[in-house]
Amino acid sequence: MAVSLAQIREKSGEVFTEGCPTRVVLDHIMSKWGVLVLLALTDGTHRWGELRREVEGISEKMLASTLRTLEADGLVERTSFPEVPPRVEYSLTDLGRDLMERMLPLVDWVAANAGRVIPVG
Amino acid sequence: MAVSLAQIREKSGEVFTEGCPTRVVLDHIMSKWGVLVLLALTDGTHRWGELRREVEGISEKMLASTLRTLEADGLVERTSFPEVPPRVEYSLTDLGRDLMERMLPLVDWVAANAGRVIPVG
DNA sequence: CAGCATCCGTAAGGATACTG
DNA sequence: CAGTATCCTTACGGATGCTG
Repeated sequence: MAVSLAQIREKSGEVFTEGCPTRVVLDHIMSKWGVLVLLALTDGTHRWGELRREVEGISEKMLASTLRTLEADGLVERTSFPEVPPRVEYSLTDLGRDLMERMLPLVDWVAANAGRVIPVG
Repeated sequence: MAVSLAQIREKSGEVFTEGCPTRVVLDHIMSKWGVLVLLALTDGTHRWGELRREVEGISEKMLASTLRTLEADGLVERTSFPEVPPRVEYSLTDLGRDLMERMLPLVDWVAANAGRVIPVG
């Protein structure tokens, strides 16, 4: 392992401290639905309804809440068009894309190794 | 972005499907306490009491539960020594170290950018 | 279509006390 | 020291109905 915990601490300082920004953001992006929504947006812009269908199992409430959180975090951008019927599109911001560049290898690894970790029944 | 969602789907196929192994493991390792415990173990072996103190805010119940889950996932190894008073040590398995190699860049990024994402109050 | 408001059940998780 | 057992509260999150 190239990076030691001490090195992480140098930069973050407070990953292990309660209520620190790092923990808060970590909780957002690593939440059950946060990852999936971010993943869905990784290949580009999506409409509300698309996300709802794409992220299987998510309720409207959680989709709305997740999107609002990620938007407030500056990771997701919301664009609404003044049309009837209304059209709203969501996409990653630069910050969000930056984040996903780090998250994709992880998700990739999990997807590849999930079978070894949790024996497929 | 080098990797597209389509490419992820090729490999994982079912990240977006409910109850798929990938989602389960993702939920374990990306859970509030899962990440922190894994991070704490990244720099080597730790005893129960060390982890308890290191991961600030975690309750005994959650530490036990988190460790048991990660152990069952084959990511963490538990070694108990037949001494009085008892001594138990936890460390990452090879699989766990492999995982953390992918997770560290992400945590690193979050630690570095949390201030931009969540304005520090 | 894209949401918000409301109600409500479940279960994650905290605090405490106890044990090998 | 390293947990387990128990109780109890909060809040996550689902279902439904309504609105611009």
